[in-house]
Amino acid sequence: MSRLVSDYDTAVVETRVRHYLKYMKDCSQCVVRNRAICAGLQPDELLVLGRLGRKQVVERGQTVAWEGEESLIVANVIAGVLKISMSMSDGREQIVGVVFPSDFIGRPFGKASPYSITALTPAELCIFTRSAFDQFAREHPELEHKLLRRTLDELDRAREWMLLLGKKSAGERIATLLLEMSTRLGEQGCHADLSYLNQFDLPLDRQQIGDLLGLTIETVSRQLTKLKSDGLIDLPDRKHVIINDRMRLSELAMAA
Amino acid sequence: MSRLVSDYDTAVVETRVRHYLKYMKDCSQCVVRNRAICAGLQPDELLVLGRLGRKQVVERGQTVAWEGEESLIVANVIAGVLKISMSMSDGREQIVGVVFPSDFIGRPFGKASPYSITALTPAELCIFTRSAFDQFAREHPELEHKLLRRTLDELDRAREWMLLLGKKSAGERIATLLLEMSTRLGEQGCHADLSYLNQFDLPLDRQQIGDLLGLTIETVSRQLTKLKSDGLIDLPDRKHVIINDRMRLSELAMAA
DNA sequence: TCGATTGTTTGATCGAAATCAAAGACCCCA
DNA sequence: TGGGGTCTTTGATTTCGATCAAACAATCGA
Repeated sequence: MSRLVSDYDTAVVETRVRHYLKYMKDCSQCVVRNRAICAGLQPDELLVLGRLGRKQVVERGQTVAWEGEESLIVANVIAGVLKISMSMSDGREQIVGVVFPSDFIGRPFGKASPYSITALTPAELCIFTRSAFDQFAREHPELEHKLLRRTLDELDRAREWMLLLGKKSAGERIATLLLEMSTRLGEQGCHADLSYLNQFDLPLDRQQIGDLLGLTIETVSRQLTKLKSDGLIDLPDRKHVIINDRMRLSELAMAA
Repeated sequence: MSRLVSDYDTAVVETRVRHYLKYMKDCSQCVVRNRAICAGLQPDELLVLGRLGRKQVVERGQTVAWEGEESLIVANVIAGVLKISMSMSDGREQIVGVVFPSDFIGRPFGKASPYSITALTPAELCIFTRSAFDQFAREHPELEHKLLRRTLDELDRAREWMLLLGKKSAGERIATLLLEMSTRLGEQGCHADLSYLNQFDLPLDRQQIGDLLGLTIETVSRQLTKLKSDGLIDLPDRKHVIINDRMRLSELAMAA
């Protein structure tokens, strides 16, 4: 459907409306419009991409991709936080990534998904079938370039986390996590609003923090309690974190 | 220099020859020609890329990129094995990747290199300045597509390793490493030659194995000795590994 | 508002891998 | 061919985080 079609052609308008309902709402209204990989596409390209995707709300705990299954969909995260996880046959699970609004999820280009993707909070996605997205991406180098940059960043983050998992102590891991969450969540708000930086809600429960840091739930709890009693942070309730001494927390995290 | 320039223009030919000596040898002769990201480029594109790069031999232990420094070069690995590593201010080091011939190294697109790259064996690289490569890549979507696929694969591998570092026991880690090395090194030889699969030389010493697996040198040694005395492998000398029972080794590695 | 369920904290004990220590094997080359 | 250096193995001991266990706090539906 092209923008050149006259707006007063009733049949066409009705078809378009049905499309908008069934498929995507107007991409130009999208809250992650300027940060997601679709940023920078031409209006006509955006319209084509918009018709390939559809918005979907997923509830907390819902899984949108299964480890080992064929990778059928990819998506942009519009709202909410999701985890990327891998597990072993005996049930041990490792969280290998946490994704936020404007991030891209899924495994494009043909392979089975090597991981599961599950919503940690209620979330809203802009979903594409993998085959349709793959094709659109190959035809739009600018989009592939954005995806490449994102993937390179994600790889850097994964490697930073390998350093944490391979070499850091429990205390260092917790400190690193709190700082990482603070900045990742802080990138979400507008630039003027820095309140998230020192105060935020963890989208993960203690078990999930353990699965992300390679620790048990008890060790996570003990280390958080220690940071609290040392005055570096406050924990008004289960999820809420207040960073009192970012300086000392950074020293604890100790990455070079 | 264009292919349209006549070959009998002596001055031009001489210039070109000097280029070939100073810069790259003929890409069409390259041993990783069909596996590296330059595969699939048109002959004229390859000529341009070839003029941007130059071959360089690096000796064992030589570092070609420094963590935290501006990322000045990228390269294709022609021969040899290199490690990608990150470290903390107190000297703790984690190896976050191992690269083999035909792999791409370096951090394209503007950021500082978040890691160091060091040769584990004598190696041969096909080096580009980052700025020249970045520009060439942006002008050649097919190259960026290849790089994207590689980066996605590398991300999958990094996440697989996060599972190892976060959840696996020392024995499982060693078993996983041996199988991984066997397959990665096996991909190097021609497809008919599967001898590498069950018999190969580790390009890492015990300390480096420890830095890759998040273990100490002593634990690595003890676990290797155990696998040997259990008959799953043989260790004729420090570097050489023979896998006797791939089946049981896979069961030990335990990934789902 | 209660009671059940789920998630978290705290305490006691255990164990796998780290650390400390020293002997042994291999390698280079003088 | 032997001696000094490096790397690896083996042994003794310690430690950090895991495991086991139980109390406690928060959440939610009836």
